[in-house]
Amino acid sequence: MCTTSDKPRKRDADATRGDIIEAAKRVFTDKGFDQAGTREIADRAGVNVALINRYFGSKEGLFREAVIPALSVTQDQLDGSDDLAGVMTAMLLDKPREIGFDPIISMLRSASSETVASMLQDALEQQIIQPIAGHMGDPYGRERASIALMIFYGYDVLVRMMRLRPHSDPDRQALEQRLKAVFRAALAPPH
Amino acid sequence: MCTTSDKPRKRDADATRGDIIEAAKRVFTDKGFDQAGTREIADRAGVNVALINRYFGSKEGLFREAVIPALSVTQDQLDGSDDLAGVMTAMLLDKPREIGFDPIISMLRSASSETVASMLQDALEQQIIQPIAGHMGDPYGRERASIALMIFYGYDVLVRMMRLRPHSDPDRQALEQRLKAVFRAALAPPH
DNA sequence: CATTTATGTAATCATTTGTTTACATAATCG
DNA sequence: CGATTATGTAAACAAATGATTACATAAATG
Repeated sequence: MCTTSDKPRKRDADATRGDIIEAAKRVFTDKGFDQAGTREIADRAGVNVALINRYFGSKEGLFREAVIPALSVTQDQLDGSDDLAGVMTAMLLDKPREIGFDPIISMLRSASSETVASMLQDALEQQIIQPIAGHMGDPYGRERASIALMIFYGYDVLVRMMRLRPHSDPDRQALEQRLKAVFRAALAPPH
Repeated sequence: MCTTSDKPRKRDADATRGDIIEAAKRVFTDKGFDQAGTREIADRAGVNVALINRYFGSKEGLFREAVIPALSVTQDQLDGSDDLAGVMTAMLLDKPREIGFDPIISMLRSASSETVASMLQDALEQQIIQPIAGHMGDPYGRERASIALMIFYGYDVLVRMMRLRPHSDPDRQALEQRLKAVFRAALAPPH
C-alpha cells in the first residue's frame, strides 16, 4: 500500500529494470493488463513508480517487454517427440512454469484491453501459429495448429481462469487419455 | 460523450431498465466488465448515469442481470440431435447471436475482474457444465462436457478475441470436418 | 384538484489511474 | 577533488471512475 521505504534503493539500472519486469509478470498474470496498477507493480518490485515510465515509457511498454516474449513457442518444444499430441497434453497438465507467472493466463486476462490486443494478435500469429504450422509443413498446417491452440487456451480458460475442475474424481489418467485423443484429432494429417 | 439531452426522458421504469440492459450487453461485449464505463452504458441507453445505480444497485448488479442469464444452455440446444458433435460445431461456426451481444465474449473479457469472477464460475458450473454433463448421464459426463467446452471457448478466444483466422484459404468445409472430429473425440463415451 | 410517489436530472464526491515534473544524491569521470 | 551524469524519490496533475446526493417534475392516487 505504500510507495515509500525507509532506505533509498541501490542505484543499479539493470537490476531495477529486472525487478520491475519480474514484478510486472506476476501482477499481469494475477490481474491482467487493465487491472494491474503501476503502483502495485512498483511496490512489488520495491521501486518508485516513476521508474516504470523512465525505463519502459508506459505501462504498455512494460507489458510488451515483460509478457510478449514469454509467449513464444521454442523449436525444441516441438522437435522433442514425434507424438505431438502427447507433448501438448503433457505441457497442459503439468506446466513447469515460472512460479507466479503464466504467460497464457496473462494473455487471456489482458486480451480485452484495446491497447494490448493488437500486440497479442501479432505475437500469437508470428511467435506461435506460424512456427507450429511451419513445423507441420502441409497446407493445412495452419488449420491444425489453430485448432490445437484452441484446446490449449480453452483448457486454461476453464481450469485456470474459471477454476473449473474437469474431473469429478481425481482421475488424472482418464483425463490425460481423452485430452490426448482430442489433440490427435486436432493434429491428424489431412486425409 | 454527453450525458445531457435536450428533452427529458419519458418516465417508464420498465422501458428504462430494458434500455440499460440492452446497452450494457453491448458494452460488456465490446469492453468487458472492467473497461465498460457506467457513463458509456448510460449514454448508449439514452439514460442518466444515476439510474444504473437506482435500478441495479451497482455495475456488478447490472452485469449479473444483463449477462449471466444469457450464458445458459437450454435443453433443446442439446436434445435436438443425436449428433452432439455436429450440433456443437454448427453452434460454433454460425452463431445465430443477438447482434452486438455475445455472452461468451462478454464472459471471456470479464473473467479477469475479481468481482465478477465468482459470478461467472457459478454460472458456468450450474448453467452449463451440469446440464451438459447430466444430459450424458454416465460418470464421465462431466469430464467430456468440460473438454467440449474447452474447444468451444478456445475457438472464441482465438477467432473472436484474438481475431485469428484458422484457415489460410476460405476452406470452411475442411475446418468444419476437423472441428467435428475434435468434438467427437471430446464427447466419445468412455470405453 | 391537491397530495404523494415514482422517475429522471444535474452536480458533486472520493478514489484511483497513468504519467510528469522538480528535485536529491550516488556514481562516474576528468 | 570538482563537475557531470545517471539513477532514485516525492509530489503533483489531469482525467476517469463508480457512486451518491439534492432536487425537479411527471404520473399516480385519493
